[in-house]
This record gives sequence, C-alpha cells and structure tokens, in this order.
Amino acid sequence: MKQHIAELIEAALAQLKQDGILPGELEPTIMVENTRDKSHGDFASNIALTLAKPARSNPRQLAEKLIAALPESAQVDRTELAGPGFINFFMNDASTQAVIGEVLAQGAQFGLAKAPRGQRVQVEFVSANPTGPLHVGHGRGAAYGAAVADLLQAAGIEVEREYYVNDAGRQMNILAASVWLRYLERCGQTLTFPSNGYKGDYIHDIAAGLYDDVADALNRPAADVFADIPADEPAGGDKELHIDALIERAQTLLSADEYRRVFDAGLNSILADIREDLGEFGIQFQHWFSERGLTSSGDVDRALASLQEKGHLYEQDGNIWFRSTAFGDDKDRVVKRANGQTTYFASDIAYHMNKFERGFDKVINIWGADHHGYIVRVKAAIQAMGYDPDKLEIKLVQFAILYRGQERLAMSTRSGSFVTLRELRDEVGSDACRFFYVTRKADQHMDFDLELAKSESKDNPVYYIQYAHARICSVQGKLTEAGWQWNQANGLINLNLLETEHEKDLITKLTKYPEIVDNAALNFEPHLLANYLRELASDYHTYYNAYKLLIEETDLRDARITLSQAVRQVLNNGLRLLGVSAPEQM
RNA sequence: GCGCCUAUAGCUCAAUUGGAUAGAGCAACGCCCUUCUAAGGCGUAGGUUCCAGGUUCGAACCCUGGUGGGCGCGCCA
Repeated sequence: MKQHIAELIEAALAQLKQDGILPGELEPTIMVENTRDKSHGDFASNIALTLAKPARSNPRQLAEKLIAALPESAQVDRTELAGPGFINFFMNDASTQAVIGEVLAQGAQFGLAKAPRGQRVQVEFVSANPTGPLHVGHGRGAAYGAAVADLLQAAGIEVEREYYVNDAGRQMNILAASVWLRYLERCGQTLTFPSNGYKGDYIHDIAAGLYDDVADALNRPAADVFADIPADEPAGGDKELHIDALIERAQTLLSADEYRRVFDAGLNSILADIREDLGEFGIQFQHWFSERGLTSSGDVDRALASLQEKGHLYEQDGNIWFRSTAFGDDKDRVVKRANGQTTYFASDIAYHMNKFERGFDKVINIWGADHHGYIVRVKAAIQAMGYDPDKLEIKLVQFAILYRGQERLAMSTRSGSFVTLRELRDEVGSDACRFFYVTRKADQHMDFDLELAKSESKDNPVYYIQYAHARICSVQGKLTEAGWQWNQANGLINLNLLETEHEKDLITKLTKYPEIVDNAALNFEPHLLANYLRELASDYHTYYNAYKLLIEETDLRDARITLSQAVRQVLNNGLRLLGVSAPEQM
C-alpha cells in the first residue's frame, strides 16, 4: 500500500515537473510513513517538506500543488494537507479490509517475503566455549541470534546458522585436566583440586562416564601427578602456573592418545549437552565449525601467508605481529608466538577468511558485549586480507541480569554456582525465555525477572499473547457447541459490517505485520516483532471484551470470526518467528 | 587514562531509524464477571527525553563538550 502511495506521489511530481513548478532534474526519494496518530490518516508523506528548499517554495504551498496533481485512486478515500506540509492519506475501508482475505489465503505464509531476495548470509551465534553448560548469559545471544536468523529467512534471505566451536587452546586443556583429576578421584585417589580448574558438577559426571568406559586404564598415582608442581594460589602460589603445570604433567603421564581420550570425553560430552540444550530451546545450527579444524586444514597458515604476502606482518622479539594499527586498531597484535604457536586471534583471522571464502553476501556475528574490543582488530584483518569489512556485521548483545523478584542472581562460571540456561528453561519455560530475551533491543542492558516470566497473568507478555491466541481458538469450540458454523466466504463478503473503531484499528494493525517482519529482519531487531505482537494481542483483548462474537446475526458473526481468525493466524506466524509456541488452549 | 554500549514516567522498556501532541506494561487510584476463558477489559494520574551548546522546515534520535552507569583494554580463550 505504501508502494501504491509512493507511485501516486511520483505521478504528481512528474506532473509538477512538466508544469515547470519543480526543476526537472530533481530526483527525490519518496518517503511514505505510517502515521502515529490516526487522525493523521493511514499514511503520510513529508515530500513537500524535503522539496521545499530545492523548489524554492513554501512547503504548504508545494504540498497543496502536489495534492492537486495526485491521480485518482480507488484505494485512497481522501488526502489532506496538515501541519507544516505533510500530506496525509486516508485509505478507504475496503482496501484496508482486504488484508483479512490475504491473511487467511496465505496462512502460515503471510508476512513472509513473496520472492527470494537472492542473498545468502551467515549468522554465527552462541559459539560458547565448550568448557561447560550454557548459562543464562549465552541464552540471550542464542534467542537473539535465532530470531534474527529466522527473521532474515522470513524476509527472503537464505540463511546459514553456524556455531564456532572453540575446541582448541588453553581453556580446553584446563577442562581436560579438570576431567582427569575428577577421574583420578573416581579411581579412589585423594587430591587437592586446583583452584583454577572447572569445578562444576558436570565435570564429575563426565569423569564418571569416562571411568565407566575405560575403568582405571588412565589412572596414575596422585603423588606422581602432583610431584614438583608449583603451589596453587590457596597455598600461596600462582594458580595459573599451577594449572599449566598440571596440564603438562597430564600430557607427560598419559600418552598422546590417552590424553586425547580424556580431552575428547570432556569436549564431546559438553558439546552434546549444548546441542541438546539448544535443540530443546528450538534452535538448530547447520554447521558446527571446529577451531581445531582450522589448523589441520591449513587455513591458519594460509591466512597468515596471505597477510604476509600483502606486507602486513612483521617480526619482533621473536613473535610475529599483525600491523593492525594500519587499519585503525590501537596496537598491533601477535599472531604467532616465539615458541611457534599461533594465537587465538590467528585462528579468528583464519575463521573469518574461511567465512569470506564461502561467498556469503553478508556475514553476521553475534557476540556478547564483552567481546567488543575485538571488532576493530577482526575488521582490520579482513580488510588487510583484501576483503570488504562492511560485509561483516557484528551485533553485540548486552548482558541480561537475572532477578528473582528483587533479588539479583549472581553468576560465576568457574565457581560452578552459575544459573544454566537449562535451569532457567526448566523454571520459566522455553517460550518465556525465548520471548523475554528478545523483547529488548540487543544493545540495551536488560533485567530479566524470573517471577514475571513465570507469572500467568497479563503482566507477562508471553502469556498475554498466547492467551489471545488460545481465546480465539476457544471461540471456535463454543461456536460448534452453539450449533453454528463459521462460513469464511460469507465472512469475507461481509467485512464491510466491521465498522467500529475497535475493528478498524485491529484490521489496520494486521496490515502492518509484513512490514514489521521486514523491518525487524533488516535491522536485526526482533524486539520490533515482539512489541508488535503485544500490541496486536492487546487490541484483540480489547475487541473481545467490547463485542460478542457469538451472536444471532449470521453475517456479522461470520465477519467477526473471520477477523478473529486472521488475528489468530498473524499471532501464530509472529510467535513462531520468535520461537514461541502458540497454544490452542491454556 | 583510552575505546565500545548506554541514560526516556516511581520501576522495566518502546518510539516505524530525523517527523506532527514522546507511547506501552508494571506499581498507585477508581470502575466492569447471572454474558464467547476476569489468565481479561475500561478509566484517572504520572515527562524540562541526564546537562550545556550546535546542525535544520523539524531532534529523544545527528554533531561537539560535559556528567552518571555497564563492559573492555593479554603472546587468555
């Protein structure tokens, strides 16, 4: 409909150019906006305001001339000059009501792009280190990333969802050492667990599983394990040196294969858990991309060679540095240490090279806000390798702080006292989690109140929206009980009977849905859809309370139920895009 | 110290990305169930959009300078 109005304005502009009122070379972009206030009509254009200066004319006079030059349209009831020079368009009821037929005809397809946009994007999200279960902080990134990916797909873009698995590096070795030490305890030995190890209960479970598989084949005397190991922090030493020495010791006392066995026991078990957790959260990834694979495939070497060849690497103090300052970074970054080991950043460079080689039109990374310091250097590397850094879109997700009523819940991964995503889902349900996580703009800090998410009342937007859906479904049941039938065709013919303000508002709201989906997708802002659904549900509850649907007059009854069914369909479509279920009864 | 995010009603947040009179929900107060789910609805009240300048037809939004909050500033991952 906006398109239609833009065409009308374009025709008017052409007319004015022909009449010599506007300079012929003017090529303005025509903006048609939804009005905030319905007394301003359905749509408004600010074209006269933007053209006033180049046309050397007063905006209101120009608007008047434009209105006079607008072609007739069957859809537009009337136009009006308002305020400083806005042109307001009032659509006629029939053209607005047509949306109901569209919704019912298209069903689950309503709101999806009519044609593919011919773009392929990758969305990488969650990508939590596989050193423990996902916690509530990952939950927001998960819900946000999934919603963005689903929205982009709805907007006609081909989407690949990817999880980058950090299965290499020191943290993973700490995990392996933690598992091994718990396993040694399982074998009956007594030892002092390192303060810097992973202490969660899941480590015990993994160790128990390992013991079930290999019995005491990987057992070594604790005395040997701890012989000459530098003291841990509680004993007055350095916890980092302590754990590193333990890792090295594990690698000495165990053969390479044996160490790998322990390492993989931790990695695989945790990855499986994460995968299951996300699956239950309604999130599927097409690819689980292994960091370790980047080294074995030679991508890391290739990425560094590429930088080397273009003259962006140099050697100092035995380390190899990437001159990222040439691309706006505050300092250069080491990519290869003097001992020959590449850094995590080198893997990241290789990973992004790999992404770009896969030929996506856009690569979207969803990161926790604590990673913002990496944006500049990653973009620097991309540019240095000769790729377009603007194709990489990095969305930062701010932290969510959990509250139980007034009480603020603490989180700390190492101490094992964190709230996991699974615990959160068990407590408030996946639906509420998915919805709450995306009701706020991603770059907005948010408070997540467990009590509210659990409450089954209108205070809780998830239940409020789901209830609107269930209400409509229940009307269908009552209809049959009353011995009536809903005749959709008859309802569609009689839409003109829906002439109350409530009904008009509701129908207008339905017409906005496709645009909301598009906006939410292209701006990576699922909260727009969440807010829209709340408004639509609110409009429906208002309507439901104001009028009775099950009435004697067949035509009006059919029209009202037809409208209700269209609302139900849109609620269903919208909730599904956010990964929230639309129950038929509650 | 430097960088990124942020500041809107008592609280949690919106504002169609620069549009007209800044909107919702909580909380407060007053109403509506012999009527399709009261798991709901109606109404009242609540604002110098952190401060000071600037840009323009027009600013919560853009620019400059402050102030408060969050996060980051490893050859860790």
